[in-house]
Amino acid sequence: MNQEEILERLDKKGIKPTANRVLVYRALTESSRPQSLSGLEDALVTMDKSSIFRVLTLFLEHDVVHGFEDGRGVLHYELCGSDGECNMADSHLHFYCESCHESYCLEDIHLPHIDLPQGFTSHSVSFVIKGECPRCRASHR
Amino acid sequence: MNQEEILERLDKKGIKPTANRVLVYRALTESSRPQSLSGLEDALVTMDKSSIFRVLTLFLEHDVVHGFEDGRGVLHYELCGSDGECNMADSHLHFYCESCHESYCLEDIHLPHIDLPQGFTSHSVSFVIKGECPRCRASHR
DNA sequence: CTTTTTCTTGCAACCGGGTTGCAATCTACC
DNA sequence: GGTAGATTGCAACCCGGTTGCAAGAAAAAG
Repeated sequence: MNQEEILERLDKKGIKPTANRVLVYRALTESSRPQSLSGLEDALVTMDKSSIFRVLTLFLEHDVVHGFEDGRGVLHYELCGSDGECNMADSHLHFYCESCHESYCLEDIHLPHIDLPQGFTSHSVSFVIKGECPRCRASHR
Repeated sequence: MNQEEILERLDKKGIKPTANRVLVYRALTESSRPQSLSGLEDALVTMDKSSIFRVLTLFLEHDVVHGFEDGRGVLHYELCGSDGECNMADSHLHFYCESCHESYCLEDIHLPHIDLPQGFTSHSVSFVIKGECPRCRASHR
C-alpha cells in the first residue's frame, strides 16, 4: 500500500493524516500479522510509546483498526479491511502462538453465534486459541 | 463446604493444607462467581498479595482451580469441580460484566469445537463474552 | 505574513496486575 | 529441643498501558 492509498484511507475514516499516523498505519500494513503495542515500538523507533498508543487509540475509535487480546492480556491491533462502516459482527477467530508471541488472523473461521442466558447483554466477544504456530512447530522439531 | 471437606479435597489433589491455603480455598467456595487476585485480596485482608498469588499458582498447577482471562487481561480463578483428573476439554464459556467487573460461569454453554488450519496446535482456548450482567442491567434501568 | 488558537507530540511519571528475592517464621522430623 | 525444608510477608520490581504537562507544529484568524 503506497502513501497515496494510506492518506486516502485515513481521510475516508475522518482522520487527519499526520506523519506519525501514517507511520503507524504503514507499519501495520507491512506486517502480515496483527501487532501489539510493544511490537510497534520495536518497528517505530522514532516514535515514543505514548504517541504510538495515542495513534492506536484514535484508530480504534475510528474503526481503522480492531483490537483483540491475545489471551495474556496484551492487546493486538489489526487493520480493518473495510472502507466504510465496519461490521464487527462477522468477525473472525484469532490464534496466539505462545512460543513466538505472534498472533494470527484465522479469517476463514468466524465466531460462532452464542445464545446468552436471559438477562445477559453482549458488547463484545473475546475468542482466541492459544498454542503453537506452524513456523515454531517446524523450527524446533 | 466445611473444613473437613476442604482438607480432604486439598489432600486428594496432593497439596499440604496450610492455614493460608485453606483460607484461599474457602474464599473461593464462598463466592458464587470466579474471583480475581484483587478480589481475593479484598476478601482475605490477613494475607499478603504475594501469598495469595503463590497459593493460586500452586492451585493452578494441581488443578484445584482453573484460570481464565476476563478479556482485559485480568485472570479469574474458579474452583475445579472434579475430584480426580480434570478434563479441560469439556470446559464452559465465561461472561465478564464490564460494569461490575464480575465474571460468570455459563456452565450450560460449552466451548465450540474448532478445526484449526494445518500446522496449528492448540494448547488452550480463551473464550469470554463481555457485556452487562442481569444484575447491573436491572440496577441502572 | 504575523498572531492566536488548536492539535499533536515526547517526556516523565504513574497505575495496576502480576512476579520475585530475601529474610523471618513455621513445620516436620530426628 | 535442634535442625532442614517449606511457607510466608515485605519490599521491590516488571511490563503493558495510560496520563499530565509543557514544547513544538499546524491551522485559523487577523
